[in-house]
Amino acid sequence: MREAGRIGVTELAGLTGASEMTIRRDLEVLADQGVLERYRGGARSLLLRGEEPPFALREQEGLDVKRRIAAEVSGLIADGESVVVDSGTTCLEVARVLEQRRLTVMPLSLHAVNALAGAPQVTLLVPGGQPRPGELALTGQLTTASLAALRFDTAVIGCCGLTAADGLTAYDLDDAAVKRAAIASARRVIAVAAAAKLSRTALAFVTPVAALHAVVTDDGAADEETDALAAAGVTVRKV
Amino acid sequence: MREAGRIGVTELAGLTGASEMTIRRDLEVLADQGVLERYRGGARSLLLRGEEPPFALREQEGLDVKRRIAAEVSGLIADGESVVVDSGTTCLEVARVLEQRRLTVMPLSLHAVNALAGAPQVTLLVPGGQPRPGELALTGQLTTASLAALRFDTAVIGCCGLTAADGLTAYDLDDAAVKRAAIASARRVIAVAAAAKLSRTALAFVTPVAALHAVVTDDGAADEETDALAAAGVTVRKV
DNA sequence: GCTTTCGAACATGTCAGATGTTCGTTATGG
DNA sequence: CCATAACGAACATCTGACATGTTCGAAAGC
Repeated sequence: MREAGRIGVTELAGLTGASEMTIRRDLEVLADQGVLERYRGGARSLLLRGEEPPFALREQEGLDVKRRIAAEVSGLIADGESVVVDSGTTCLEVARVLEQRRLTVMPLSLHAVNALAGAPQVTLLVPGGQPRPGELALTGQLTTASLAALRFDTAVIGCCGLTAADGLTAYDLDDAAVKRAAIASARRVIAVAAAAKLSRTALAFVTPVAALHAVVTDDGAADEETDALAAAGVTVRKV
Repeated sequence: MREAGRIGVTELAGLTGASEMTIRRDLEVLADQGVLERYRGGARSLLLRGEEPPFALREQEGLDVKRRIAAEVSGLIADGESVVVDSGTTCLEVARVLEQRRLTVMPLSLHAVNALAGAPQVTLLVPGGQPRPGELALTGQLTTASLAALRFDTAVIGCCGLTAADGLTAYDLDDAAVKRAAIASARRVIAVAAAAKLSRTALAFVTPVAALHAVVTDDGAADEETDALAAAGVTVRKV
């Protein structure tokens, strides 16, 4: 459906090998999530350009790349550090890796909070805030106030776009404010960004590239993008 | 084991009808939770007097009573109100009932946060803080600061002990501080307490009974206890 | 050294969730 | 207005995860 924009139930059943009833049931779930719209005989995508697909979909996508990035980030962090971990699916993988470490961690989404809630070695700090539906990213005055009250060794920040020219950008204005607060409260800032993010710019400006200390991306990143980042004084790691 | 303090594996197998292997496995889980200590041939309880059993056990106990109390509390709250809901198993049931309501809710434990995270009609406010292991009650400066920044219509407060003479008391000092902050931020305070709590006094003093507006308990509560509360000016409901 | 307990490994049972099938109902195009 | 295809409720079936039982070699305690 992502390729064609719309697709029929019978067609989907043929492609997947599942029965039409199962296709209908799955489409109903996705329609409830707001991903697509049903019409008689098929469904059409509701994802506009510039809009994020829902969390449940993004979480599965490129999981191996995210895990590699997360492992690299973990290697940049020393035992005993205090770390603030941003919202988003890549940062969720970072949180999952940090579960095994002896650290003080403040995650900025409830997904990551739950991932770390049982970790015996982690001192978990929960920020206040209003969780955005689906994403469960914590936002608002309570979140920025929680961040302003603390100082971290390292901030791990996700993004929707990252270029040398436009800096680090996000889709959501509230998220952007939280990211800024997290960056302001940390001595060192590590940005994580799958290769696709490096050629994009999203709506909300967060910070210029100069404020970042390191960027971890994957080996699919174009050299021209990473060279431009390096020229701005950022350490770039491709994994 | 609660009666005898210690018990043998063979004895437990005979009492329950389960195999010894199952008994061993279950005892291992409880030992990991810190409830008991294994020795060759049996196990002895590690629950000291005055100490709380772990969350997973308390959650199952008297579930029907807690649900009745929770339903009654929900009836005392009007649509559109802002409510702060305390930690603890009884308050978790309150949160589960409020999931269906149109309200602004700040839960004081991560269990309740998760219960409300998917509720479409609820405006969810997460307080900052450090979750206590198991309980996942949020505590500390961040929690009291989050509460101090807001004013609620109603606070639903749980307790470990509640008597007219000693007031509302809790086992944990940090919890007590959070409860006080919640009470200070609410116009109206509803205490929930299963009958057994009404004859008890725990370590940490929270507030005198006079600061409460209503107490919801169950029909197992002794009249002398509830009469004493009513004499202090509190509305008492037995369900 | 003997008996009892332990726990790893495998076999079995059980339950919830996903999937498939059937069939009466409903929407849409001609 | 009807014929046809799509729909979705109800039921049957499948499947995988988890709890339980069994066996047997190893370890602990007397």
